[in-house]
Amino acid sequence: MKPRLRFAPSPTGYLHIGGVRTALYNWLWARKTGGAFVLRIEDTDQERSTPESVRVILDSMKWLGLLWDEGPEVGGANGPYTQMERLAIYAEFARKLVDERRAYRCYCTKEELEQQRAALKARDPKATFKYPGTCRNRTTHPDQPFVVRFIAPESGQLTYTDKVFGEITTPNSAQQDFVLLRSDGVPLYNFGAVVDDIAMGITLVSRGRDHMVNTPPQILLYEALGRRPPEFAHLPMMLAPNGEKLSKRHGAVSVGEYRDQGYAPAAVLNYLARFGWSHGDQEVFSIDELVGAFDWEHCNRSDGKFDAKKFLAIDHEHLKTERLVPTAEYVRCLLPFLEKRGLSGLDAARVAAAIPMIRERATTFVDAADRLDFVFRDVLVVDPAAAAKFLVPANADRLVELAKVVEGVEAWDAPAIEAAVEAWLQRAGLSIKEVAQPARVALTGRTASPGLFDVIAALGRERAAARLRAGAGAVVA
RNA sequence: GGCCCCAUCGUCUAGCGGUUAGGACACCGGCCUCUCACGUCGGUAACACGGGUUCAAUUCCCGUUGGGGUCGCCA
Repeated sequence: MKPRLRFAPSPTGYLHIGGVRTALYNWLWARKTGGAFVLRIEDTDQERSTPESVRVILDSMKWLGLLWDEGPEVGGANGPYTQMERLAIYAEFARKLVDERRAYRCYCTKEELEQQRAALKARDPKATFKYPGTCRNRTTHPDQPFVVRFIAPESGQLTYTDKVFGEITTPNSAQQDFVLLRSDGVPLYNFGAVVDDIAMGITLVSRGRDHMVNTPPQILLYEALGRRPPEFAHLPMMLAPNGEKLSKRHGAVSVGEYRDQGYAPAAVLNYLARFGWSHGDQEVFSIDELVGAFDWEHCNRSDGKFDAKKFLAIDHEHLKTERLVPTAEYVRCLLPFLEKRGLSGLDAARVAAAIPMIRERATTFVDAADRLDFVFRDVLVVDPAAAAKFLVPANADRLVELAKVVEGVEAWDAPAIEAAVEAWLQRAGLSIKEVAQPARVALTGRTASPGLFDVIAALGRERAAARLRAGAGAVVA
C-alpha cells in the first residue's frame, strides 16, 4: 500500500524554517514512494490562527515547490482539510468514545483546575499537576459546560518503534486524563490530529521531536478507537547557534525572509534536507536527487544548530550551477529583484546574456541583481570613494584612449575586445593593471565587478565608450 | 523535579569492532589574477568522562556529566 503522509501546520504566523524541514521530509518520502502528501491546516487555536497566516503558509509551500496532493485549494477525497471545518467529525468520534466509556464529560472549570495547579506549584514548584479524575465516575450531568476527557491507563507501559529513534517505551503512569474536546466543542491537538490522521488514512506521521511526548497518548487514542496506529518518525530539532530554540531573534527564520533575500527554493530545500540527514559525503543535491536519495535510516537523532553561512554557501552553489538553476529559471527568479531596484521592463534575453559573468560570483538573487545593476541602469550610480581614488586627472587620458579603442572594435564580444585592448596596451606601453581599475569605476561605478572585457561587452560599444569618456570628464568636473 | 531523547572538528556530518577518524561550511596560508569572485594546493581542528564486553572499541552495554524536549480547555 502506498504510504500517506501529511504536514499539519497551525496558521499562527509565518512558515518557520524548522516546519519546512518536517514538511520536506514528508514530501520527499511521499514523492519517492509514490505515496500521497496531504496538507492540513490545524487552526483550532482560534486565538492565534489567522487567514493571513494560512495564505502565507500556502504561498510559501508553493514557492518551495512542496506541492500537496490533497489539501486546501486542491481538495481531495478526505476533506475538508481545515480543522475548524471538521468539528462535526470530532464530535462524532468523541461521542463514540464517551458511549464506550473510554472518555467522559468533565465539568471541572478551567478556573478550578488553574487553582489546583497553582496550589500544587506553590507547595512544590517542580511538581507535575495531573488531573485528579474528579469527574471520572460522575453519574450526574449538570446543565453546565463540560470538556471531554480521555480515560488514560494508570499502569503498564507503552512501546512504539520510531523510524528514526527506534524503540521508545513510556510508563503509562506518565499519562493523565487529557482533554479531547474543549467546552466549545473544538478539539485539542492530540485528538484533532488523531481523528484526522485516521479519517485521512495517514500511514506515517513525521514531525519534530518536540511532539515525541504526544505520541503515547495518541497511540492510546488509536487503540481506544480500535484503529492501528500509523508509523512514527520523529525528527531532531533545529536550534539556534547558541543552542536556544531557533526564533526571530536569531535572524531570518521564515521562508518568506529567505525568498526575499533571494535564495533559490531548491537551495533552501537542499540545506534543510542535509540538516539531520545525510547521504555519504554528498552536500549538494537537486530536488530530484533528494527525492531519489532520501531515507529514514540516515536521519540523525541529535539536535543541530542552524548555520547561516553554510546555508548561504549552499545557495551560492546552486546559483553557480546550471544543472541546479537553469538560466531560464535564473532569469525568472532574478527579474523581480531587478524590478525592485527600479530596473523594470527588461528583456529576458538581455538579462540571460548578462548572467554568465556574475554566475560564479553571486550568492543570492539579491546579490546578483546588485552585481548586474550597472548593466541595466541608464544613469550610472558611482561610488564616491571609488571615483575619488580612480577617476583622477592622471587617468583621464587613458580612459579617453580606451574609449577610442573600444569604439574601434570590430566583432563585438569579450575576446575581441580583449584583443583590441591588449594591442593598445602594447602600443602605449601600458599594463592592464594601470587601466583596469579606473576603467572599472568608470564603467560600473565600483571597484569590484565582473571581468573588464565582459563588462564592456555587456554594456555595448556606445554605452561603454560613453561611460569611459564620462569617467574621464568626471575628473575635470 | 517526573517522563522522554541526544552526545565525532567551531558548525552540518561520514563511520554501522580493526581507518593515518573522511567530506562540507567557516577559519588560516600558497597558487591563479584587471578588481571581486571562481578554481586550485595545503593547514589548524573532533570521537565528553568512567566502567565493562571483546584479541580489538569512536563503534556494543551500564553509569556519570553535559545538552535538549515536554509536563495547558496551545500546537
